[in-house]
Parts: sequence; structure tokens; C-alpha cells
Amino acid sequence: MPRATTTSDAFNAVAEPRRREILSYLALQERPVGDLVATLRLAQPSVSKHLRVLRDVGLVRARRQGRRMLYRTNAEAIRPLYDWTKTFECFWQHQLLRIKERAEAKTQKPIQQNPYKEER
Amino acid sequence: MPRATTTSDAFNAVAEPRRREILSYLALQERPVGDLVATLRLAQPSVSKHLRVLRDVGLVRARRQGRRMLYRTNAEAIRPLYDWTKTFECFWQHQLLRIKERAEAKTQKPIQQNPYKEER
DNA sequence: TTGACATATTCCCATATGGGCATGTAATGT
DNA sequence: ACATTACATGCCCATATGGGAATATGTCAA
Repeated sequence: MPRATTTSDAFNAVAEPRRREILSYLALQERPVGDLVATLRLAQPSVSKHLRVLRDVGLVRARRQGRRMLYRTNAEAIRPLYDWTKTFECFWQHQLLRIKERAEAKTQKPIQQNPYKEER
Repeated sequence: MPRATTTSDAFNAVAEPRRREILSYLALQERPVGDLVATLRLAQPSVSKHLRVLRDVGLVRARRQGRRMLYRTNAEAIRPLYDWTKTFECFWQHQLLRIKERAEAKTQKPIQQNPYKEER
């Protein structure tokens, strides 16, 4: 079985760095494709393909204005990613706390070896 | 050019749903591989491979305990994802505001057409 | 040492990928 | 009608992919 499609969900779509750049660029204001080509220094077909992926998963919206297509980020579609990452917020706070505790313990017992040999 | 490697960064690693499940499961407590196999109903080699990817990008830590390997989520490594998504927080708030405004405008001018024909 | 248990790695394969390039399509101006 | 502008799509290809099956590695127990 191959990897899930880039258009299967927002997680897969934003895995590509260029697409994240596009989303950031289109968040403030809607813009035509040409602007992205100029800014990202990427070939026009590549930009169009990335936009196609982003559109398929609802991360961007498009409307036509004359011969141009104006794209803008649909921030709502990023929310599921935010929500998922947020569930780990409390854990990294705990981890920081543990690091702090270890540091404090060290000042009292200067020479203390780590009981676990962490791998990698 | 193919897609970026799953081990290239956290964004690519968490694109896989199974790996997200693993991270959630290992967030509360460290656990051996066997627990994951039983919980996720996935073949052992698959689980090991997913863990390998997660380890390569620092999303999990491992230590040996006898013949078992205990894995736990390194929540710190999820933070970059959180930070990136958070930059869009203000935008989805604005969008909700806009929706609210439109709804309120509608109550005053009941029959009002959307000036833009949105695509997709 | 031998065997059992727990996990890791290797080999296999169909498939989606992103970039380059060429071509198709849509809207405008003359 | 025609050329031009602005995008979209199609085709090509090397490559990483996740699951399955088999095998290798590592650790303990007798």
C-alpha cells in the first residue's frame, strides 16, 4: 500500500513545505497565481498543482476575476491540525517541568548519572 | 521529484493516521511495542516501522527494558506543528466574525445575493 | 547452549508524488 | 477572428511509501 494521497486530508496536504508557504502567503489577502509564481520562485504549473491539492482539501478558496484566479487561505480548514496538536500542549509543559526538576536536583547532587540510557 | 520522505520532518511523519494514533497513545505513558500491536490491531512489523519513522524525527523516545522496548511520545517535537497552525488562529476568528456579520446583515436585508460565485 | 519471547529489519510490489515540459482552456483587447 | 495573457492539465519519470511475509537481532530463562 502506498502513502495516503496528498488530497486525502489536511495533514497530508500541509506535509509539503511549498504548500505551507502558499497557505501563509494567502492568509493575509487573496492573490492571483502569478503573485505566487513570482514570490515562491516556482514554475507556474507547479504552483497551480499545489493550489489544486489545497483546493481539494478545502485549505484554499478560489474565485475568478477576469482572466485571473484569486486564491485565499481558508483558515478554518487548518483548525483540525491545530486542535490535534493542542491535545499535546499539556504534555510538553509537563516535560519542561521535569527538565526543570532534574536541573534543580542536579544542583544538590552534582554528580548524578542518568539511570536510563536513552537510545537515539 | 518524489514526495519528501516521511522522516524528513514532523509534518511528514504525522501525515500518516496510524502514526498520529501512536503518538496519542504514547503521550500519557510509555508502552512496549506489543501494547501498540494489540491496541491498533496492526501487524507487529508495521508498528515497528512506524515507530522507526517517529523516532527518526524525534517524535518518540525509546528505552529498553529487558526484552521489551518502551516508547513514549516526545511532545516537544509536536510543538513546531502547533506553532505553525497557531499563526492562523487569528484568521479563522476573523472568518467566523465575517460569517456572523453576514448573518446579521441578512436579517436586515433578507434577500441579498452573494456577489461572488465561489468555485468548489 | 538451547529455546522462547519481543522487537527490528529486509525484501517484495503497486501506487501517488512533484518537477519539467508541452499543451489545453478561458477571458480580454484590438 | 486573432493574438495575448493567465491558468490548468496532461504526460513523463525516479523515488519513497506501507503492508505482508520471512528473517534477523536481542534478551532472558532453564
